Amino acid sequence: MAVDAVLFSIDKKKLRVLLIKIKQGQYEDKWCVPGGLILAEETLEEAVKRILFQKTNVSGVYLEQLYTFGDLGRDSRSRAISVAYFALLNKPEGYNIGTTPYYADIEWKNVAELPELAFDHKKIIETAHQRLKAKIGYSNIVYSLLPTDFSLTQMQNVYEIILGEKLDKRNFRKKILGIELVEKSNKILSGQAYRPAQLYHFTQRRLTLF
Amino acid sequence: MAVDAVLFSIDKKKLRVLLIKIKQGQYEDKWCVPGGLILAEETLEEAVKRILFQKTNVSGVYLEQLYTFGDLGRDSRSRAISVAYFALLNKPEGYNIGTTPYYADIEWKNVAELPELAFDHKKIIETAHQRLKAKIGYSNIVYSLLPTDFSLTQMQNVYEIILGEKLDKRNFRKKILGIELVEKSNKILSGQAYRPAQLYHFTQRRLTLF
DNA sequence: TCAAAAGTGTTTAAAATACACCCATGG
DNA sequence: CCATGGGTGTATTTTAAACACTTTTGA
Repeated sequence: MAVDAVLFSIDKKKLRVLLIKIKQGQYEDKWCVPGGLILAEETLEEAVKRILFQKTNVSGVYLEQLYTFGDLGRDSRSRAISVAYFALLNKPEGYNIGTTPYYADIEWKNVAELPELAFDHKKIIETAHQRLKAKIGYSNIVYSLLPTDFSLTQMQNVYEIILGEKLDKRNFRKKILGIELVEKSNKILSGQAYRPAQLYHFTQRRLTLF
Repeated sequence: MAVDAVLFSIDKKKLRVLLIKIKQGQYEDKWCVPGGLILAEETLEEAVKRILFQKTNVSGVYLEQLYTFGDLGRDSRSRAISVAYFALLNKPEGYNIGTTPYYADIEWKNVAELPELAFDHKKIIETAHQRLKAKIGYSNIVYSLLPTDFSLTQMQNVYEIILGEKLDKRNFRKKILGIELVEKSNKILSGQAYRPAQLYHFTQRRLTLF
């Protein structure tokens, strides 16, 4: 009985997922999402948090249960039932995860160009991406992919990257401001070679549906 | 590692859930949804189907994974992680489930007036009801709660019972017929003391989103 | 002065909502 | 002929979609 965590972030204009390269055994050199066995005295969510922290040194992410995968043969070594979670992180530009000796490698991979994955992890990542796509349409979930203060253009970029399509700037702003999901910060993003942007922040920094 | 099945049906104008009364032990005389342990060589869905059939003699229902419950102490006898499914059945009027010697009782209970439930099964049933409420809004899932041929009034009743509110007849029909979810059968429901209804059937009798 | 992103409104189409009366049948 | 549920249309409001130019800044 295991948990797996699909940790997404956005970097260099792409949706990224944190993957680990398996060091040895039958799945050697294949990639997978971080996962591990559930201990007797921890909840599912505690297990995911512990494993994410132990394996990737990441904590404080948005977490949501995704789906439980229990097909026979998903891990050819033994019967494995896994509760998959998806997680979101506002990864600072250029922030990298330290490698651990237990894995051959650990990297943020572009979700649109996944390497060869072990187990059914391709399916798990796709399911997570689908859920994310759907959920940005009726919740403020993107707060967890943005810094506290952000411009509406940055926010629109997050939407466009997740959805994989361009959105109309005026309609996007009308919608977002109409929902009263965000409010103006008193900060302004300057220092670029063009007009400074008004910054906003979420009125709620926890999952809220609309 | 277990599965639980929240089996809904509609009878006597109420949303019903199939519950089992526990015969002995700490939870004696409390009610719960049918559930049981997953065998080593079966998938989650196979486990649910087997358990539903063994415990309630029901088969051929709509099945969908709901959520995995794994909190500590949800079963005070031991650590229990359970993958909950929700299931839908078109229960013929007056159709009853035979009792089994393993349980004190088995009954279709009104979801709005649940008896005292063991474990976290109240929460599981509420989660399932929520999912059902949401899903009738963007899928043809109600096909599994209706006979092959049905009148639009019958269908509207199913919606109203699940949502717990009255809907406007003209708007309901406009919407349903506009989606092209159903088509006219060549049957007509007569034999009642009023105008016979045109019957319809679903164009797809499998889950379809819109 | 130019390059680059910020910012802003109106028109049109589509979808959702509100609302009330006549119809067909069996008893 | 009456009680019962079956069946139908229009007007209004709300929401979504399409669409282009001016502004501000740093270099």
